[in-house]
Amino acid sequence: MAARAGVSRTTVSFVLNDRPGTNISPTTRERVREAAAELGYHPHASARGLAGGMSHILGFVLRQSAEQVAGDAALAETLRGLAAAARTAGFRVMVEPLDPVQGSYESLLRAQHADGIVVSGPRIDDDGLARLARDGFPIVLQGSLPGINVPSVDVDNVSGAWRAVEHLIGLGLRRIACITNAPLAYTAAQQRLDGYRAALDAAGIPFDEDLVAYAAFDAGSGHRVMAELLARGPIEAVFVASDVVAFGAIAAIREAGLRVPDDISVVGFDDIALAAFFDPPLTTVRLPAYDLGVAVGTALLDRVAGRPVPDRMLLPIELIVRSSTAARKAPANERVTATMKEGRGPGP
Amino acid sequence: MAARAGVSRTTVSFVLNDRPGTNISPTTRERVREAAAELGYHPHASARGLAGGMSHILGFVLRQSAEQVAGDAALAETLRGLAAAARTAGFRVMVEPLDPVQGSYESLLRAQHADGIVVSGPRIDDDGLARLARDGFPIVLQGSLPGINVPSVDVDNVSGAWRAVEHLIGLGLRRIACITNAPLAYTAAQQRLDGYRAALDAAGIPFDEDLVAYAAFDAGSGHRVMAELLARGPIEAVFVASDVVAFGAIAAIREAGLRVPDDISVVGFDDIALAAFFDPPLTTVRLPAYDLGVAVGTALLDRVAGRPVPDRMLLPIELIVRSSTAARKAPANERVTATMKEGRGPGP
DNA sequence: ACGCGTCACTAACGCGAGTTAGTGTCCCCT
DNA sequence: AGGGGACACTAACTCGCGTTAGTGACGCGT
Repeated sequence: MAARAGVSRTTVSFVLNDRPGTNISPTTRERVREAAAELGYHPHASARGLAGGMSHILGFVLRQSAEQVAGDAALAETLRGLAAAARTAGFRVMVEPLDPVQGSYESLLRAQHADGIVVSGPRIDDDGLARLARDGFPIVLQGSLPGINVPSVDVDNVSGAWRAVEHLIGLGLRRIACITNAPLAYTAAQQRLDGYRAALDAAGIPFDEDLVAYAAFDAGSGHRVMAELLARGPIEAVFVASDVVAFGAIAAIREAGLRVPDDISVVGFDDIALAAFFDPPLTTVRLPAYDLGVAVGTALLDRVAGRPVPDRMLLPIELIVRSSTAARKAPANERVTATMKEGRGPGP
Repeated sequence: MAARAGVSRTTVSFVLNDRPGTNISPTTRERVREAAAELGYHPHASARGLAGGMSHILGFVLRQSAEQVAGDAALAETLRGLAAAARTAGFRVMVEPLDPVQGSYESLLRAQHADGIVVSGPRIDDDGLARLARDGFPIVLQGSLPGINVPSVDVDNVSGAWRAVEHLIGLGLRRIACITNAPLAYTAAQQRLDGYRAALDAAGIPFDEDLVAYAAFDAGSGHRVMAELLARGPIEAVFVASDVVAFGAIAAIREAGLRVPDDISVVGFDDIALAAFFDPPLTTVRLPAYDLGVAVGTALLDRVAGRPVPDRMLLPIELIVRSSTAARKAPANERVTATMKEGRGPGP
């Protein structure tokens, strides 16, 4: 203990923690700082936690399946953002993947291992979560989960999808299909479908159930489902609620002897790193993964500190126009009036 | 405290920690267990850490740049593996991304926040690491870093690359180019290049400097560099030390009016989720990311517990043969004798 | 019947900080 | 000069658990 630097314990604690309301002479303050640096003093984390009643740790609970974690490129970015936000407040991040469904993460909070947790990809059938929320633990959801009284932060899936489809409509396209990124039990999938539908409504285009198909996270499902859509009838464009799924869909389009975007325009969702290098470069909706992490982290820190936190926060989403979408090939007797030109995507 | 369950503190500690050498009657043992469950007793993590001198936390330090983290799909998987290994020993994982180079992670260990750390993507110019290692803290490297006395776990990049190139040679191909996944300052890039060279040597094919090009993590660099290679002269195959880079390379090949694998065979590295859905499905080397996490976690736990740990552990790597490689189109007067047929990749 | 030993458990200390209450010193005001 | 108060600091308690030393009860052997 750095007490041997001339002063004693309490003073050290006051100085190093910048305790407000206490007056310590600048001389002593300096002396303590110097001694701490010289001795390489690092307050023992567990001792701090025990005495202060705070672990200074934020938990990051991954509620999605192993396959989803593997396929979700955004997760690492979100984690980075969360850690960055945590660090500004002197917190660190502990990760808790729920490999088998069994592993309860309740102890994370109940043992006060973490002062609060971010739950990523929350599921409705999570009674542990409900219990923790009821007991007043600081929790923030990353994603959406209706019917639970916990603040949540999410990207604006609805308006993201809306803008994507609006873009297609602006290009003069009318028969626009939709491929979801996952079963509708996943709220993000439902929301993106809602956005698709809202955009159609706004443009006065009737919703056609036959133009909707349901994929499941991976490119394989996108491939299969796109083939089905093509078999049902001709379409001019497709909004695919996931770049990875879109990758499979594009393959199916190509195999059907059609070309993107000449015959069918495609808009994706997520803007994964490879999207700019697809053939053709994919027009997509950028999901601000890092910012999402920062936002959810900031919200949780506020919650932990007892500051008010909005019930729901939606992060804006950006449409990145590349080359997988193009104006409708107008028959000679009609002219495309839409001259909409949005965004600017970094090309390869 | 569950002492009000009939017995007293020490007994509870003994029972819940399964302390060996102590004899507690099954009756009492049962009673304690029951009371703990009923009261929802969770030992306070910080208190345990303070009293026991162990935080039961493993640190996962990300030493790579933000761009690398974003582009590295394997990271999340490795983290999952690490967390799984940690859990079996009652440990949790704390993540420490080094966003700006500044942030020192030394305090993670020095403040005994973590009992040991895994350093992913270690850099040579890391004097903090050297200091920690010198001071005897439990550290395991995930990756390779010559010239430092710390145990390390890595995938077998050399033999992975070797097998990939061997596969190409077995198909009768001779003019085989190589595109690295990164500058050679990255040990993995150097190792994969070494494997490429070793395979050529073993087959008696002379190494040609002109057939090697250096990419930098992303598909864009792969595209650019492949175009350069094609401009230098005709090639029959290319080993690209990263699937993402290979994605760009394939685009360049296509733009040059050539076809994969008819004109040029391509082998990648990593087996990212999308590899099976490339056009054509990519033959590649699978990097066992999850297993890597488990291995590195197990090694660190051994190190923390004082058990002996091998200086270096290499995880075997598997070649996944899909459709981006094909036997050489033999002129009529010669026959391909190689009938090698390895692996079986899950196709779309 | 006494002593020794195991069994089953408890009392009390210590981990390393934060924190409250308290102590001494110096200065300023009247 | 004496008293009040800010100033600068310290002694001692606390957090919740692990752990060592110690206590009483009971059984067995001679």
